Amino acid sequence: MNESRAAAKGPKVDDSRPEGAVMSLHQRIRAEIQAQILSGEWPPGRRVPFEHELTQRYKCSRMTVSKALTELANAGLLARRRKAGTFVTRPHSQAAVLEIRDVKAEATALGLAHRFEIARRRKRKSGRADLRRLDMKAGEPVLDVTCRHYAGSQPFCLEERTINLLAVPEAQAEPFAELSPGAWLTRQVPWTVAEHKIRAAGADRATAAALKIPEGSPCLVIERRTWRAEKSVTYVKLTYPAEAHELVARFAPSERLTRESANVD
Amino acid sequence: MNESRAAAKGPKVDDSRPEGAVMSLHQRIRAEIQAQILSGEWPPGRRVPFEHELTQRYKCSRMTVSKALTELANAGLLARRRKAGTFVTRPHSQAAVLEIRDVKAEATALGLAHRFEIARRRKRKSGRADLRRLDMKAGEPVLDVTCRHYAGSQPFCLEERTINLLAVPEAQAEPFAELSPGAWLTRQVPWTVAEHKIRAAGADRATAAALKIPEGSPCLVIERRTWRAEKSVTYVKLTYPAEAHELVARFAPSERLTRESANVD
DNA sequence: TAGTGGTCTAGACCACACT
DNA sequence: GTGTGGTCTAGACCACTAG
Repeated sequence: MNESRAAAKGPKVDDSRPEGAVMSLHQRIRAEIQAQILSGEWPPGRRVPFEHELTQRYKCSRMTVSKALTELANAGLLARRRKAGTFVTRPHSQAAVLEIRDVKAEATALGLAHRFEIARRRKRKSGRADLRRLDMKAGEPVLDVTCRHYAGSQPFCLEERTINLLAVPEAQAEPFAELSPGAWLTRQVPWTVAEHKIRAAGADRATAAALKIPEGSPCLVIERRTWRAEKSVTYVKLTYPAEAHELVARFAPSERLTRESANVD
Repeated sequence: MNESRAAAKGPKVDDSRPEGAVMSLHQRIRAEIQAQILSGEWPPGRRVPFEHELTQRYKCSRMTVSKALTELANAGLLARRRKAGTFVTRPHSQAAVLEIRDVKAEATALGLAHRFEIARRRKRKSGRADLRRLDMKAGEPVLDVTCRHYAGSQPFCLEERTINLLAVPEAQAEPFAELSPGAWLTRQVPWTVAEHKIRAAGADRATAAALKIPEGSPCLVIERRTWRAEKSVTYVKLTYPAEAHELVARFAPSERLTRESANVD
């Protein structure tokens, strides 16, 4: 059933990749097994062939099939148990990859010009509320920055941010003239770990005034806490009027897709 | 460099590894390089040591360091270029892993009893609107199901679903008595690919009535389109009153996190 | 052209879990 | 015990590309 290497596209790999090119053998093995699982021909719980069987089928070494199976196991489609074998897993929940972009990138993606203005900026000592949002002790220096983003002529997003000045002391002197606080921080402190909370909420009075919308009108609220190397960096609340914004997330059982573009119509 | 992390509440980089315990060599290499990047000691653009240098440093074969570097490249932290070397990437956007759970799991996670009722159920032929939501031709059979979920005594979520009966003909006879449509479909059609859109919206009249909330009050709306092997399976719109629900997404530069739990606290 | 990463081999030893 | 996956080696050839 399997002529060796380069030939045979295999069962329609729905890779959504321009996969006309040659595929390495471990990629092909992975794609074929993945296709069996996604199409339902190999249901959850089914044992997939042993490594030594796959080495015979594909006429390759064990390292090669092992690489393919390990990748699928890391992606969550397979579970591997010594002595028992390798099995198709039973999906428990949908894990989707959510691309959270810069506010400026979001606005320009809509074809609208982006600008922002710093509405408020204040250095202070951390208090009660910061203990939850940032992992700080009381009395440590933080910087509050409120920034209003426009897409075209309309307010697009309200960014309310607190920066841990112990983690990012350079922020104290930064005017945020060229770059918005979010973009500046991304440049200043790349590769952070973050937690996002996404919810809907009615605009309170201050938010409604800032975004020029009626009080109580629905908004999408994203709260983000960011750490770098165990140290909390910043907390931010982004508030978008309901019409202004939409998040798109995709699920596919492959880490490869993690970094793909996520554009939708 | 690789010391165990202190217990803290943030998500942090959860490698889900007993760190003091034995770690395989490629895992250790990966963890150490990742730590250099996350701590900022190796900034974006910096070249990491060549494979042959790492083999000397760790006194191992090239395959072992290659495995570690390849994993980090798949995770998006490194970019590898032949002849040039391997470099720390510049993060462009925050990619977060969003765990989309069953409505029942969400309700019980809040400590509330879950029940649901089928409010409406109708078989019909696909029309205009379905062409966007499901990849169907006009006139093909679909099943509309509206389901109201309760958490405790309060309406928790309104599930408005359209099922492609060509993809899932069994749905036609299914009463959805034991399992809600979403849970039933997950069991019936595991391992699908999905796209989610998340937004805030004011409740329209019908939604407001179904959820027993005032018209226009803010709601979190999740729209999901699901495919299996190129074939569209179902479209669903989930509407949650703003107070009822919150999504949590986490980012960390490791595919390992894809399957971690994401608790709503 | 030379040096990098990408892939692959044909072994090997080990830990573990099933019987 | 015994067979599975987990890891690692010490080579090898190739493709690509920066200089």
